[in-house]
Amino acid sequence: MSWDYRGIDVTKNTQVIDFSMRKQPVQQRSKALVAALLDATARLLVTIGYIAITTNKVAEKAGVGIGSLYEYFPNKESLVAALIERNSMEIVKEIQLGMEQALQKPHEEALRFWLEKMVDALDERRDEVRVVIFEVPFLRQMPLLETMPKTLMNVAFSAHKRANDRVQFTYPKAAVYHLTSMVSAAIINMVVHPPQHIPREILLDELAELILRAMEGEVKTTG
Amino acid sequence: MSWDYRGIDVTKNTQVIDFSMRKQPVQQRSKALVAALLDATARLLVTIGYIAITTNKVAEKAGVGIGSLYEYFPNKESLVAALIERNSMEIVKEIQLGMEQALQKPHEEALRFWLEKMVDALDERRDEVRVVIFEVPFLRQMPLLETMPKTLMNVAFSAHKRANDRVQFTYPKAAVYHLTSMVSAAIINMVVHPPQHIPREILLDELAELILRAMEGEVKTTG
DNA sequence: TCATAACCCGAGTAATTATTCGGATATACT
DNA sequence: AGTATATCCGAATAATTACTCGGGTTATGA
Repeated sequence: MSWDYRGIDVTKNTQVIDFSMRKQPVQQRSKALVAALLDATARLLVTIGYIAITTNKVAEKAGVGIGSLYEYFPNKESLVAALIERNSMEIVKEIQLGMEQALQKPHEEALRFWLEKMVDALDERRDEVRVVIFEVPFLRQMPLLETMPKTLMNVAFSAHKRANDRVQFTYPKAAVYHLTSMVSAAIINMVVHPPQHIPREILLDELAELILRAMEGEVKTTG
Repeated sequence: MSWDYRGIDVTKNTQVIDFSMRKQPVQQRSKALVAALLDATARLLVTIGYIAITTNKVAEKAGVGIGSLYEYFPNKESLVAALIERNSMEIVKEIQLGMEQALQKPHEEALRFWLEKMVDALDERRDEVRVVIFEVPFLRQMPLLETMPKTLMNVAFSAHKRANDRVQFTYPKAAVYHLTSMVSAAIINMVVHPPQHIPREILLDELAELILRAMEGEVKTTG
C-alpha cells in the first residue's frame, strides 16, 4: 500500500512535488488572475519569507478567491515554482543578451562586461533572488534552476574558446566544472551579500581579474 | 498590538526564529536523550528531508516521549539548528586542523592539501551537508553558518600572506571577498554535486591550480 | 439569443502539527 | 531515609492549513 499526502509519499518517505499547473488560463481575465497570484506570491516571498507563505494568504493578497487559486495551482509549491520559472526566463534572457553583446567586444573587455550584465540582471530582482535561493527548499528539484548555470557557462566557454585559443587547462572538464560553480557563486554572492565599503565597480574589476587569471594566468615558478 | 505565532511575528510579517534550547541537560540520561534526539533529527533529515520533519516524528524515531522533546527544544527549528551547530563544530575543527598541517608543508603543496582536507571533512557528512545547505530555509539566519566561511578564509589568507609575499591583488579586500565565496562554493559543490566521470584527484588538482592561478598568476599580455 | 464552456468564489471540511500539563519516575544530596 | 530536584512522558488540546464542492457569473460563438 502506498499513499500520498501533500506531496509527500509516506511510504517511501520521499518528497515528490507536483509543480505543474492544473490548467492554463485562456481568457484575458483568467490570465490576469494568474498574473495577480504570481505577483502576490512574489510580494509575500520578500515580505514574510517562504515558510510563512500559505495559499490562503496569496489569494487574499492577490484579491482573489481561494477557490480560484486552486483552479490553476494544486498547491503552494507549484505557485512558487511558477513564479521562479517566470523570473528565471527573464533573467536568462537578459544574461544571454549580455553575452551576445559581450562577444562583439574586444577580448579584454568581454568578460568584465558580461559579468556586469549578469549582476545587473540579478540585482534588479535582488530580494526575490535572495529568498528563492536561500529559502525555497525544493529549488534543486526544479529542472530549470539545476541546469541553468551549467548551460550558460558551457555556452560561454565554447564562445570564449572559439574567440581565442589562450585558454589551456590541464583538465578541461574539471576546470569548466569548477569555474561554473565558482563564477555563479561569486555573482550571486555579490547580489545577495554585498560587502560593506567596497564599491561595485571595484568588485567587478577584481572578479574579472581573478577569473581571467584563473583561466589564462601563469604561476611564477620559483626557480 | 503585536503577537507571535510559531516564531512568526504576524504584525511585522517577519520571521523571528527561536534557536535556543529551553534548558541544558545536566544528568547523563538527559544528555543521552538530547543526543538521541539530534541523531534522530539527522537521520530524518537525510531520509525524508527538512520539509517533512515534524517534532513528533523526531521523538518517535528517537524512542523518546514527545513531552521530553519539548523539555529541551521549543520547536522544530531549534532542533535542526542544534544539529547543525553540533556538526559545524566538528567540521570546523577538522578544517582548522587541516590548515595547521597544511602550513607545515611546502608552499606548493599546502593549498592542495588543505582543499583535500576540507572536502574530506564535508564528504564524511555528505548527505547531511546537502540537505542542510539546500533545504533548511533559516540557515542564513544562523550566526555560525553566516560567518564561518569568511572567518576560515581570512585566517587562511593571513597565514598564507605571512608564509610568502607572492600574493598581490589589485584590490585585496575585493579579492578576499570573492575568493571566499568562490572557494566555498567549489568545495561544497564537489561534495553535493560531484560530476560524473571525473576522478576526485583530478578535481582537486585542477581546483588547486585554478585558485593558485587566480591568486598568483600573471595574464599573458597580448602585445 | 441561447447553449456551452470558461471562470470565479468562499464557507466549510478534513487532516495535520505543534505544544501543553499534570502526574509518574529517577537521581542527587544531606 | 527523606526531600528536593531533575527527568520523563503521552493523551489531549488548540491552532493552523490545504483543499473541495456546489453554485453563481461572465464570455463565446453558432
